[in-house]
Amino acid sequence: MMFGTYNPSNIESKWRREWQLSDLYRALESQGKPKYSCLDFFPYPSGEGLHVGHCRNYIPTDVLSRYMRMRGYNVLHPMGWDAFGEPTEHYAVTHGVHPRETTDRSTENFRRQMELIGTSYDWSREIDSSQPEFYRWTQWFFLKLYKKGLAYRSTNWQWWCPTCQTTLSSHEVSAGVCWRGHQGVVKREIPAWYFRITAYGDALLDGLDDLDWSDRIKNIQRNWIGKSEGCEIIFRTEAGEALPVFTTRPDTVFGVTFFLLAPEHPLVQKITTDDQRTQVAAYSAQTAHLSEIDRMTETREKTGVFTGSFVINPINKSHIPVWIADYVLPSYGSGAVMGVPAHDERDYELARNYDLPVKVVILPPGTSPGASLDEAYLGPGEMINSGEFDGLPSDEGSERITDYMETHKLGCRKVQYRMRDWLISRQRYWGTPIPIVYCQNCGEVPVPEEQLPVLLPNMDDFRPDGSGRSPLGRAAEFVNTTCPRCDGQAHRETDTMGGFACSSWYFLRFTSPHYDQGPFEEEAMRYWMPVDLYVGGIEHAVLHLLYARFWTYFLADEGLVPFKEPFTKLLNQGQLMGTDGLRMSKSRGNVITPDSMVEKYGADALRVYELFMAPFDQDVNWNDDGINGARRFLNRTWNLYSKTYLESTAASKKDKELERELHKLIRNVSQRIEDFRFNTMISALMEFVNLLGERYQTGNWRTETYHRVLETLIILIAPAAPYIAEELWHQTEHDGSVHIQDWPQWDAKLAEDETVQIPIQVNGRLRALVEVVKDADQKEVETAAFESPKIQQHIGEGKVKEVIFVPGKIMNILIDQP
RNA sequence: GCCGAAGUGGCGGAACAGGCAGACGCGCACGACUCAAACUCGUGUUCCUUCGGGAGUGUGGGUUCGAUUCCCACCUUCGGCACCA
Repeated sequence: MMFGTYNPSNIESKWRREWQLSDLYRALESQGKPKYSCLDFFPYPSGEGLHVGHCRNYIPTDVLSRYMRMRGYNVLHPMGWDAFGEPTEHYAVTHGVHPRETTDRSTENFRRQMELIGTSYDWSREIDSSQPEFYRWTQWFFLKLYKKGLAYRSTNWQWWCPTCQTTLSSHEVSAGVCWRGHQGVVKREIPAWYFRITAYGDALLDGLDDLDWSDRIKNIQRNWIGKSEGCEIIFRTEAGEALPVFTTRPDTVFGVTFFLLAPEHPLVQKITTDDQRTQVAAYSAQTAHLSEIDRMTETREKTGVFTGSFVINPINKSHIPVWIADYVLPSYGSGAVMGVPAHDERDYELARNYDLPVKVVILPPGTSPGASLDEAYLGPGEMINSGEFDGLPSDEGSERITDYMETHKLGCRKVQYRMRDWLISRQRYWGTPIPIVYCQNCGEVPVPEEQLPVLLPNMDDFRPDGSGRSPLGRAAEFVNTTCPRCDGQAHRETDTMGGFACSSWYFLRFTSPHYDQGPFEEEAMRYWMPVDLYVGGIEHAVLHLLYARFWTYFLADEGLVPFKEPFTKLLNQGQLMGTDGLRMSKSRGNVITPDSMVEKYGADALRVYELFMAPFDQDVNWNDDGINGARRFLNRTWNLYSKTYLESTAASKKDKELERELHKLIRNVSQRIEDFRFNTMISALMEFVNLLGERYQTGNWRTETYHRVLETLIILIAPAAPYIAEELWHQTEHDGSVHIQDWPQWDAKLAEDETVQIPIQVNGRLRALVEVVKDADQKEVETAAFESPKIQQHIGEGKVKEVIFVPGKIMNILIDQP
């Protein structure tokens, strides 16, 4: 053997070339093997390249994929590029380079970096969502949605990010900051395309129950969908116009003392009386100037203005004053609310500010009727001042009043969602063109399927110009077209789809990435899908992960896929922060690249360190010294193989012991990979390597068992450290790749210890350890325990009261102190 | 405010169907190698201690022979939602 010292850079570049030339990681359908699809969220190919934080996603899935392959599965482990959309375009704009060019450059660099760290992706299945062969099918799905009425155009108040210069969906905006991190998002009233995700609100909510996802992310989605069950009650103006309101508390309808409209409500103009018009107009103008963020601050003073009009409460025909108030949101429910100050905190505040009457209709337990409230009472209680419903418990009253509304056609049960429809229009260049034309005669016309793809025109000047309109509007040859229906003059929709349209179905494309008769080849899709394991960051909890579920539910309803949930199991890796505890970013200067770490320590050391540094799902800071520990471990491992020994005949006791340790190791490594507990998987390997170094390398000890153990160890290390494993495999005179070897099996019997150390406690305090055979009974352990001088000393003159014994675990001797 | 997750050495963390707390690694100290440093290797490393032992897993209670693990109350941190009627 020609072992030198461990030199990762030579080893790694050699095997990287070998693997590229071989078909080692090609995913193949059906050879009588079970399948396993293991996907990473596909990344935005940014020009900055990958940092070690990205690797925290790719390394663990690579370990699992390698493990599953060795376990005999057909593994689908592909990679692709979420190339359309804001992240890529932003980079192109700031660097003044066309996004086509930056995309191609970036994806090449990403692929290089991923190969550098030894990932086993099947590159023959690489996809790029910005290529016509891909986005053609994104458009095809759009048309499917359109035909079902699930894609529609509407003019509403939308979120608009002045930095991105585009509309955004509500999912992409939080506290006035867009998902790209820009402040100052505002509302604009412009036409835009929507996907009707709200039609699937209930289904998406119910589907969560059976998913193998973390409770954390399921709760985020539940919260986001925000289902409320209640009653829609129709109030009427004195002129007879219907004003429905949604309430979760129909039991309080007798307590309505005012009625509220959002200042934007379309009826405000109409019902405002002349003498109130000035005040109402002033208040509306003031509301319009408030930013949406200010408006949604709970602590704001509750204000409002009387419109001069009244509505009639259908339950008791009382006439109720109509006010406008900015705490009523135009976008939720009907933009109107019944004001019940006695039983709603916000209404109570408004009533207090304007001396409006407060009518108690739910009696708090333990109080007497007529006592005044000094805050709104929100809990349950006995109904009072509620006509025929008096005396009922409020929860039952809710049902009875709802029944009453339904039988008298005054209202009905209703479910309301907080989630809004998904706004898909982007007034940006780098996206999938929306396949719609506007004809002078026919109006809005979908592009026929056979005319797809609607190609994105190549434009030198792709930047938004501040007009608020899509740059595509400046490409005359793109815009001007003929109507597919009447051949008349028409123009194309110039908005593109946000990138989340592409990512809503890309996982299906991996099953047949070059198929051109449809978005995917049916048989391949049925073979590989749904995704068995999906891994990525938590930041997509209500973006990609909700959209993709919606999209797949729709495809299931269309009969295009035989399942509703696209991702059977989902795991979210923890974030890897810089050494300063902050997110890695170029502007902070705390970015650590895999390139620099691979150069200094080797890819295997980087992989081992990232697996070992913390539990998979936990945030952790990078530690410059930590990776060196991983490198030392690999050195120690290497040295096990590079040392030479004198031959020796069998040392039977040591052989048996070693065999046992090996079977424990196989069990530990296997189980911990499957459970995504990579940190303890690595520590098990470290312990084993330490053990070999300490106990089996001193002296001239080299038996058949030892050889076999070393050989198995190479296989066990292979998923985590593929390069060193491959090199050792060949250095130890094996043919073929270690990565296609069968994973070793463990034998539970062989892994069992023959003797155990039983801790002996006296009055609950550890005093001694005794070594006994594994299944020793109480008597045997007692004998051993009472022989121990330590135990004798601690019992002393005391009298043994009781002995507690848990076989194989512990003995606790209880004594009375003299 | 509501919902969720989590608090263990100097640091990352391990152990939890209740049973030896601190595995493994980093750092640090000392030693070996070296002219020297780095690397590497070895030994030690929770705290206190009169060297017998005592204390100890965010805080205070509880259940138990026994609690990091279970129960109650609280504190802190981090996430999500947040005027949703």
